[in-house]
Amino acid sequence: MDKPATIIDIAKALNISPSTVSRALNDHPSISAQTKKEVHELAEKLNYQPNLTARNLLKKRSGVIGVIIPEITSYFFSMVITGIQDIVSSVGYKVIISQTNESFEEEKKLTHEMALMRVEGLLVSPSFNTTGFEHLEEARKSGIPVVLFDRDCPGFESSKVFVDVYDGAYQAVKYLIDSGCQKIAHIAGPVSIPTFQERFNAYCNALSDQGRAADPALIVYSPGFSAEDGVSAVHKLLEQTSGIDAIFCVNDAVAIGAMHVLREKGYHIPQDISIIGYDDEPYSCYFSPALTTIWQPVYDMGLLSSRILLESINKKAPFRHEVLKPELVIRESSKGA
Amino acid sequence: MDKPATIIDIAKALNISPSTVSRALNDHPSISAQTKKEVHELAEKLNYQPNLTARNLLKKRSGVIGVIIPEITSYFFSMVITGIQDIVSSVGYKVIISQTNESFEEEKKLTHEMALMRVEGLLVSPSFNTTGFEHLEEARKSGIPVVLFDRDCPGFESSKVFVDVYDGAYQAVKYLIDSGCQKIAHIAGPVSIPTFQERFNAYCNALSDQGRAADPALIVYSPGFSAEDGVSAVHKLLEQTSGIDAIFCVNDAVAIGAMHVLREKGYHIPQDISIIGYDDEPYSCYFSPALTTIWQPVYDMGLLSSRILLESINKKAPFRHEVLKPELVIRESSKGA
DNA sequence: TAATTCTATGCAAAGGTTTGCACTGCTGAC
DNA sequence: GTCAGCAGTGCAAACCTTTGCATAGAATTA
Repeated sequence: MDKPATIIDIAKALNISPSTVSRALNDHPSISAQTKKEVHELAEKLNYQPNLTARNLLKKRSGVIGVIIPEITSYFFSMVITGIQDIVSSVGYKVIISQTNESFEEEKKLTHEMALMRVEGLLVSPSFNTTGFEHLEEARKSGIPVVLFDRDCPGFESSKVFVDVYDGAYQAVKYLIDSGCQKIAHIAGPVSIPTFQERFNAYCNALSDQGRAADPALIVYSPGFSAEDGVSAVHKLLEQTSGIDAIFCVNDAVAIGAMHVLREKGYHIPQDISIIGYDDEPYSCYFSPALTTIWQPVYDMGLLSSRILLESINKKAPFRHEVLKPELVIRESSKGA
Repeated sequence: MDKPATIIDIAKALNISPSTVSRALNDHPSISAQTKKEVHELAEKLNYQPNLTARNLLKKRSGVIGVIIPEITSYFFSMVITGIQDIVSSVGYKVIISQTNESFEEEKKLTHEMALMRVEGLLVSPSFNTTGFEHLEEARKSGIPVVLFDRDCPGFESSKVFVDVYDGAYQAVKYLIDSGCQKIAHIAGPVSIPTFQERFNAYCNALSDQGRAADPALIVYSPGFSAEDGVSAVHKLLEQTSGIDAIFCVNDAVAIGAMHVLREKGYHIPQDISIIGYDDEPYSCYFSPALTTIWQPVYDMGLLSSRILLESINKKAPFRHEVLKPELVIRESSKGA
């Protein structure tokens, strides 16, 4: 419409100076009650809205924090974002979210853009293909504190918030052992990706801690981690070994694909085979049988990492490394202990 | 670290004026090649990054567009966002996303904040509890174009992008009729919410178009639309009527809850009862039986609405009303035609 | 040679707000 | 009656960039 009203318009109209108007609006103590009243009334009348750009220029702040994640279209990351926003918006910050789609190049570009727009802090969950950390270092050199969450970027020194992936996987496999399963298989994700490597390690260690060596015939290395991958992985598994009575799947999607195939082949779950997933996706409890899985404190991760970020924005603090504990959620797809 | 380098620092170092530096960096034709070279080299060396805030203040733009949605933690909205970002970031805009959690108050507050930070455009999907549109009107009065998507805000004049909800629901029920189902039930969502009302209307009309009146005994009005609500709704339905051979559920979540109960009660799907959902959630094809449902062009909705928004940012254009077509996805939970 | 054009650059304003310092006029204390 | 102190306000700089206009000198043209 018309040009928005400025502090100068108000000043002219009341025949006072812009600084007085500014102070009146900010409730500065050395402005008389009378003047304040007049200013506020006129501001109201003119529908005055402060120009945040001007204020930010002066204050050298942007009021924005940046979030860089691999993808937004997953329960996991969208829930983290919710946690982040709940904290961050309560102290007046805005959030800018960008997706890398697991591309390192994209991640570098986005980090640079965020630095350019002078976000006051950066929450990053690096892509699976991220191999360096110069981009994060660059952001920090510009004075932007960085907090990593869910995924690490080895070598980069900063505050970090992770879930104890190993612990979750270990719990799952331990539970299968305790419930009497003898031939416990594992559909592993791409082990080049640290989180899947950890789940794999936990599987091996949980077994060997009970005096059982991990049997290569019981392991399938899946190139991906979608439900489709679960379908092909379980086919392969059934070909290479018989008598399996449990499968620890690298995540819920794979578990769901696996269950689909097993049911078609006439297996009963959990009577013939116990299945455990990882992630506790929203619908996992509605499959039949309802999926036993590992729940992760996703929302809490958003809360905690943004709290830590806000701390480091406000004052120089030593880096914090926080590890949240996942929980085994026992449902129907696994035999009782 | 150190104060970031400015155009003035470069000017002083080279003993030229800031305006020359600015022009050199922006490749203005009236600057000599020699000067440009020197400026660029020094800018590189000092790691000069333009101050976007200053530029925005001068140009009266923010480079940001705002998105207001009810929640981010759903496949639906996170996919729309992906579409929006793909378009909008390709022309250099940043996106700020806020969630209303279906609160009208929150929506008003967020809209106001967005206007305050002078977003250049607003993509809004109003909350279920939104009863007015003064907040949107206010944004537009500040010169911010608004595009509504997925959900309407009756009375508010603007460009709008919707999915033809009625058409999707009609297709679903028509398919059930054509496949020979006789007693087709409907688990309706809260009909105070327009989209659920439409699905309900389509159900009634699809039946009456075939000379069958909608039978109140075949309808359950669920107070919510989660899987849990599906569970209780189907219990109620089975109590109030027998011989049902099909259920059109208001969405996938409800359908999944319903299927869960029906299986437990020993019904065979689709032999005894056909089930159709709405939304085509990511896991719907992995249930057993795989859920027949209505797919909506969610990503396309993000693309289209942001394209329209960009148009209206660039030039005053008449409002556009676009309606995207959903598709029936036939899987295993419904009898063949 | 004088007038014109062109090239390359600088000046200064503009964008809106905040804030340290200075100033005016008044009250109260000695 | 003088001075300190204070309440209330204004000035101007600062934040950094862009851009219309002016200008200087050089090159071209008549």
